[in-house]
Amino acid sequence: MARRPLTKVRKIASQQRSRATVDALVEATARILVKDGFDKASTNRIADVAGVSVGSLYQYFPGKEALVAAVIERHQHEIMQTVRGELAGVLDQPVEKAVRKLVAAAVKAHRVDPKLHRVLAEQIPRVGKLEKLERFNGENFTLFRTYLESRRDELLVDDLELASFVCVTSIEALTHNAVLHHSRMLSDAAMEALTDEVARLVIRYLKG
Amino acid sequence: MARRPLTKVRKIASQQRSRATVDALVEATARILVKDGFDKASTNRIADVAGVSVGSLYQYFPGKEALVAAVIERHQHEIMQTVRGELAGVLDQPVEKAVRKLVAAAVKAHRVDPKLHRVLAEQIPRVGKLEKLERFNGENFTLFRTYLESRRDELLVDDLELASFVCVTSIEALTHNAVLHHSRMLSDAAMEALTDEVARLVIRYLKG
Amino acid sequence: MARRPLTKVRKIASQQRSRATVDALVEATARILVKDGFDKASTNRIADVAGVSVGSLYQYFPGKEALVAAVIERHQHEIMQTVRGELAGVLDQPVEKAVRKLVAAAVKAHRVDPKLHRVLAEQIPRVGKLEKLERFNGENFTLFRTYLESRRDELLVDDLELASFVCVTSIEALTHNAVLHHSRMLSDAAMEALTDEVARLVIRYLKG
Amino acid sequence: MARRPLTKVRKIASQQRSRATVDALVEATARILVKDGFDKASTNRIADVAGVSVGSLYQYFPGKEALVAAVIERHQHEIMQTVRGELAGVLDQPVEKAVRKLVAAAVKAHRVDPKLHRVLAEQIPRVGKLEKLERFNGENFTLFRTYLESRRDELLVDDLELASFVCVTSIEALTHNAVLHHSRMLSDAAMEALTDEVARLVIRYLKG
DNA sequence: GATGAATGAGCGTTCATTCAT
DNA sequence: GATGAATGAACGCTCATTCAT
Repeated sequence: MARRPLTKVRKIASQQRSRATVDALVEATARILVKDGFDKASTNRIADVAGVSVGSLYQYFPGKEALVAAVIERHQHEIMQTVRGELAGVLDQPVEKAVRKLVAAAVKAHRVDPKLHRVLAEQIPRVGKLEKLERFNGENFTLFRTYLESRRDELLVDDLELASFVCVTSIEALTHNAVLHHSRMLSDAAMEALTDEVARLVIRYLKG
Repeated sequence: MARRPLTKVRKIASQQRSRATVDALVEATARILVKDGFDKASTNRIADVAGVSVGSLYQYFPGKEALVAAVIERHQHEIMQTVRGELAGVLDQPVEKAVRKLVAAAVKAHRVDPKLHRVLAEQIPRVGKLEKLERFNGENFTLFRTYLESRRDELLVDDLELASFVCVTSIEALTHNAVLHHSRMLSDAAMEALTDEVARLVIRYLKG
Repeated sequence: MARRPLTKVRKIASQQRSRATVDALVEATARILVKDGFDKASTNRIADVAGVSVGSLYQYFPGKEALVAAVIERHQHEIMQTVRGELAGVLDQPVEKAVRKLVAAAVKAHRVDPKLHRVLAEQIPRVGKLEKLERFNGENFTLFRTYLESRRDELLVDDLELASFVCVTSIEALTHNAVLHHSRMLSDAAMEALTDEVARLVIRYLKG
Repeated sequence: MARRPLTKVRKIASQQRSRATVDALVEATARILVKDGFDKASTNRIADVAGVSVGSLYQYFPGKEALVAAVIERHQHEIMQTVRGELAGVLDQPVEKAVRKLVAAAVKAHRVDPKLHRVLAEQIPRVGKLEKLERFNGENFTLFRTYLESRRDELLVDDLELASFVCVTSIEALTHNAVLHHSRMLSDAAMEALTDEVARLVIRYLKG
């Protein structure tokens, strides 16, 4: 009986140690990406910034790509955390409200960690296999498409596939550009105005 | 007196040679960017593909960045060449027609060299301060803004700055995504449909 | 008094455990050497295959070299086990018989674990001072030398040192090459033929 | 007319520079192999010892293997240089003379650069595809086989394939061992004695 | 004793850039 | 001007070894 807890504690201790190392590495990667960009994020530097040896880095990640992937995953997780509630009842709501909520959610998503979001969006495509961000947009697309389907009678548009593409792409681009490139707009009032305007764009398009 | 013309001829000859070398280098850079991406575009390889020595490359360009910048410039020049006429009378035309023309021009612009455009858009931000592409959009923005100003009475929107941002960003994003990511849409009929739809989005937004 | 036997049992138990660990490590080393070669035999991998932690590996062996040395020792032990009887009465027998027996023993020795033998012979010299294999040949040399001494009158050769070198080296090289490189010869009949031929080589050399 | 020689000189100059670099690298590789063995022959170290940058190493050799291959080639070239004449008339000569010449040639071959030969023989097999050394032995085998064929009537052996294997393997092993492991034998007189003894071994085997 | 996370020197290799020719 | 051999810092990654738990 004496050894059980001991064993358990050891295991937890090492798990904590591992976890801390992994977290430090992902955090360091994110920081370097934001501060210096993808090309400066060398494995040695990441390890260095994480206060860990390169060896440890490779104990937990098969390579640089995996670290970036982890950063992306973490970022998306955080976005989800923030946005989830926002999108809950959306499917049951009238177009005006639903669209406004979607736009507001998009804005919120882009404000989670704007600098990181920008780097991920701009510099990561080259990694090739890392289509996590696109998959994310794919989800948005599907959600929106489903919603339009359910309201088809109220809508002015007839090709719902095309309409979804138009709306999702516009919302994404507008929030992305506003938040990431024109950060002077970042005042809450300005954000409100933007949200209104984007919602207006989409609603007029859908309902005339 | 005997040497002047000779010199001149030589000079011209050498100027032509220089020009040819520069062109070959820019062309080689573009080709490699399209075929293999930014990371594989090493200076040695560019010189090789251009049929020129690395030394010569550095005679004409201070570094890799400058070559990419030249490619961007050339690409924009080609786009301008293609689009210029399209936008000529636009300022004098009614909203419906003007917007349609602008959208059509945007589509045309993205069809000039889509693969190159994609690479430039996705992989180049890393080069740091190369905001040539943004400057390009800036011009579009200004043009559009000016147009809205001239038609302000007909419009439903009141913040023209904001409205310009909304319209230009949407048009750019939609054509970019359609042409570069969903190339299955590339049939002329589909392109027509897209143009119509984007124009509809903008016009409804502007005029209700 | 109550604890003595207990302690003893524990000690034995742990000795057994130690023995098992050591064996597992040596076995794992041998397996990896055979399957993947010296370069792939990293200490971490050996420990892994042995189902033991790296830490434990270093508890029992001062380093990688020591493990390989242990494998060599074990291999030689197994060869001895197999060959010992073969060489028992050899000293009392006439040249023809004795030589034939020696050659047969050499063949047998090389057939104990040919793949391991080959790896040890080819890849181990790099380890530096591991002359265990040579020491092994040294024993053969001494044995053979002693035998020739006892038969000196019957022999055609006069420098027995030289003759021993010639015979032992030839026997070793021929059996080694035959077994390890030309494994198509491995049929029992072929092996018999080889043994005959090598014996003939040596006997003619010694007795004309 | 003025530029031709200039051009030529330039080209020669650069060819000489290249040649010198390549030679320095091969030489450095050989030296390190001899002094410290295969494992210590890292590309950086080779370049260092050659007085050349790593970059230059990779300009001329695709990797470490290629350097070792070049060393092997050079070594074999030197052996050929030394041995060629020795084997010229051999096919037309009587067994005694021919065998003696072959053995003498083998000894000579092993004395070209014994330490290097040893390293190449012992540490290189792991590279896998580098069967240059074996191919070399293959040539010896073929030559010997052909010779035996032409003298078949005089010989006591009937399986010429097997006999060739026995002879070539023995000669190679004996000269190799004598020269590389027992270098105390290296006096010319001792070498003479060894040559005689090995020739005797082979001749008695072939002719009784 | 046993564990396995952590270490870091060192590996093979690339590539933007320079400079003697 | 043109050449291309040469450079070397920096990269991604491995692995024998140590040591806190």
